[in-house]
Amino acid sequence: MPDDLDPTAKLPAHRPKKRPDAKARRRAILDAALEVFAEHGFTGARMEDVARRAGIAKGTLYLYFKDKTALFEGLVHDAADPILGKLERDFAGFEGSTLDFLKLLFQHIRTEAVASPRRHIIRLMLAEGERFPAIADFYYREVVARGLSLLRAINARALERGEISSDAALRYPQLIIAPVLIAAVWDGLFGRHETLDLEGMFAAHVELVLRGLGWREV
Amino acid sequence: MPDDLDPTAKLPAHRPKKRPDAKARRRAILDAALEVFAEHGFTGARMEDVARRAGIAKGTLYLYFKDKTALFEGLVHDAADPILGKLERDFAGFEGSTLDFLKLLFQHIRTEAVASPRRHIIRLMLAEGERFPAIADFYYREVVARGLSLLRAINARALERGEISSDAALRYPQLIIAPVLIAAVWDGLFGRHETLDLEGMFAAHVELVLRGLGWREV
Amino acid sequence: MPDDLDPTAKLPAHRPKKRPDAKARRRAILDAALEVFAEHGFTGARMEDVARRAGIAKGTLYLYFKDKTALFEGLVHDAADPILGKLERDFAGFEGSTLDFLKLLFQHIRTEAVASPRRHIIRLMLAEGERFPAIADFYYREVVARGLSLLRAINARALERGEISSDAALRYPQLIIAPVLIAAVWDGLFGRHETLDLEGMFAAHVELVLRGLGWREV
Amino acid sequence: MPDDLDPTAKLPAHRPKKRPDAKARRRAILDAALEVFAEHGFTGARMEDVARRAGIAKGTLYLYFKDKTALFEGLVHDAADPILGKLERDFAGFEGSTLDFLKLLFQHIRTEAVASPRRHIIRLMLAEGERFPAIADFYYREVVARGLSLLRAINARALERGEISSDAALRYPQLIIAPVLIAAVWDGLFGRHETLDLEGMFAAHVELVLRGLGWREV
DNA sequence: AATGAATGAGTTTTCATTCAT
DNA sequence: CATGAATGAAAACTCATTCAT
Repeated sequence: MPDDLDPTAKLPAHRPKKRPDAKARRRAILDAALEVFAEHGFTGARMEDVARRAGIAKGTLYLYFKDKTALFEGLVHDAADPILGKLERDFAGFEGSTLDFLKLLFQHIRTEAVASPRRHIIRLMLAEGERFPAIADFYYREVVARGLSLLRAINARALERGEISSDAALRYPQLIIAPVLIAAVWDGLFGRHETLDLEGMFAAHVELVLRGLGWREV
Repeated sequence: MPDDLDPTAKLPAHRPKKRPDAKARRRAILDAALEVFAEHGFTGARMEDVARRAGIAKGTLYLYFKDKTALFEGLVHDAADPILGKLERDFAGFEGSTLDFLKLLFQHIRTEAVASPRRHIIRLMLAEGERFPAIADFYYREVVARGLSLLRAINARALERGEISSDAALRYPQLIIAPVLIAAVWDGLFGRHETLDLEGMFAAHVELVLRGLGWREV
Repeated sequence: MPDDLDPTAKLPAHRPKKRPDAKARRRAILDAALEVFAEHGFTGARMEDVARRAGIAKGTLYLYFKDKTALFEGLVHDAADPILGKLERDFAGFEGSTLDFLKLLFQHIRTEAVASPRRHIIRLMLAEGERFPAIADFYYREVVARGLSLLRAINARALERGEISSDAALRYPQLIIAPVLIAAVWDGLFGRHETLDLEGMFAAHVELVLRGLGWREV
Repeated sequence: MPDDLDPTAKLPAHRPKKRPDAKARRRAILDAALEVFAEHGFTGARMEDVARRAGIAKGTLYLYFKDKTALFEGLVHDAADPILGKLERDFAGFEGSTLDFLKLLFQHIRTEAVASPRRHIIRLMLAEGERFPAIADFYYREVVARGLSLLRAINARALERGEISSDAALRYPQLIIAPVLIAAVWDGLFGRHETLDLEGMFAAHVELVLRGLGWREV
């Protein structure tokens, strides 16, 4: 075939060469942005750094996100979705005890959120959310409200089943989730001084909470 | 602004006049800085705004703090001390039950930290701590480590006295303090959508925790 | 957009299909460019806007004009020709009085230049001419010099015929054309505050000028 | 005097040394801005160039004018005032003939506006005014309306005195001023090709206009 | 020929910090 | 000590132009 002999000739049709594909590029930008925002906070992050880390030119960034704020929003949007969906589905079809489900819940949270780069999203929300009402609203709707609903549902079913006797977690589901915030920020802030065994802490938490709610094997 | 003009102040007949009082001015600067940093974060805060709010000229700021970072450090330093000192002293001389002390503890935290402008210090640590290791270190030493020690001491004494049977809070005192994080950020982030009754939540938390730890009236 | 799809067009049975017609496309670009340059000036005009208004892609622009400057030059070139050609021909064959010709002249200028989108060309020359010597030169050659020649010719013939007695307009034909400048910019600048009746002004001008030149019916 | 012997001592009170004085600095900025805007138009002008030419730092510019637009406005504001004041006062107290006053008028305009750097203000208004309604409004109020009023007053008095018989200039005072626009832009645009004797043109204009208005020595 | 995604130089504007008064 | 005008480095964002498809 003559094509093969001419180095300037177009590559065979299916070459995977150049053409990073908008979807993949968007991902690359968001991954880069997460790193940079996590390292420097919103105001401290430099768009040029995001671009460089995504392997693109500064101007290209603005083809995908209209400005720095939109980039931050995109970050939260894209990260929020997958976290809860699985848990909600799991809970709906779960046959075992509430103890077992809580163990599953915290294991999932630990591996998928708290011990992944996603933990920075949580930190960014805590840190900067107050200055980005639109993002806080979105986060409330997509993550917080759904998360609290799930926790309430867990608690309600446990009460129904007679597994527990207290409705404290129905009234304040925030108490169940609180250690997750600690887990998300501890290492970055104080890991140098004292490590925190997330697995151990969550296990102790589940026990403490269930016993505190009046746990009784059914 | 010059407090020596206050006619109600008790001053020796005629003092040298004018004495802006370095101590008071430092306070004014730190108060202003807390507001501004809380509103805009470290990078977003403008020194000029801090100066204006403190009622002084921009240049004067630099007579009290060598630069922006030093100002931030001063902020955390000054806010950290008073919160824990009282609690430590209270605990040392406390005669009542652990239940009563925990109630006291969370009430103090609520009024002095979580529902005061100081709550922003917590948020600032979350936001900027990773970028200011020196401040994070200081905060760990002066607040976190001391706080966790106190919580461990509480738990140890309760075990000793036979009030509780679990050492979970000795191993993970973070579990006791976790809801404070939620409390510090909730209103600013999600208050628009759902209010959170801090007093109620902390009460439920104390009950939940103690019962979870095997509480038994002694 | 593809004019060969127009069913009313008279075309030989089946032509090769698709033929966006470079000539028409060039026109579309120039029309779009006039709008955009008029609105934002040379530096302020965005090539993308020109492309969008011309209904083509940004890159296509560069197939027709090598760069922004060439586009501006093309604009002035194409707009300059038709204005004067007709007047020169009219004058050559004009049988009536100088009064009548001047009336004709200003009517033509009014409808074809001053009250048409072309008036922006004049404004653009004023605005950018000093920065684009090549365009100013072209404009001088194709419009200004020809225009002044025509005015001098008019004046010379009127003197010859004994219609007027002064050679002022021979020496300073700019005086004849000056109100056109005012007419071209007035509405855009001050139309909000005071309208200017162009027809009336030009009529008054012709009268004033002729009388000033010593007009006498022949 | 001891001061004289210590080189570090403050200089004698009246030293003209350092301290450019806000008023003078504002002037320097506006002078620089006029040059730069004249050379490059509004959009094409670079703030850095203005600063450099004014002999100050880029940031200092923004202490005097909040942004580029404000700088342009300042330019027009400051240049507009002095042009007309003198003429209005001169006219009020003028005893001679209208012919003499018009000669005076155009001489003043020529030396003070058209043959001075201020001519660029006129060009900038013609060129960019349409994009700066606020400035165009100001210019209309402070220059155009006042100028047209003056021209009308001149014409009215001449009619009253029986010096002229036409009210054309009362209805269209723009006709009187039109050559000034040509004069303001000619040299920059076409000076290379053809010089324009402003003094001669204005003299011819005054004659032409007065004769055109029915001039008759009184 | 036509497209439009990508580039990166270039521009405005901000703000921590200094320093002459 | 106090001031605030001046500085200039730094950052967000734009847009003419190119070039792979």
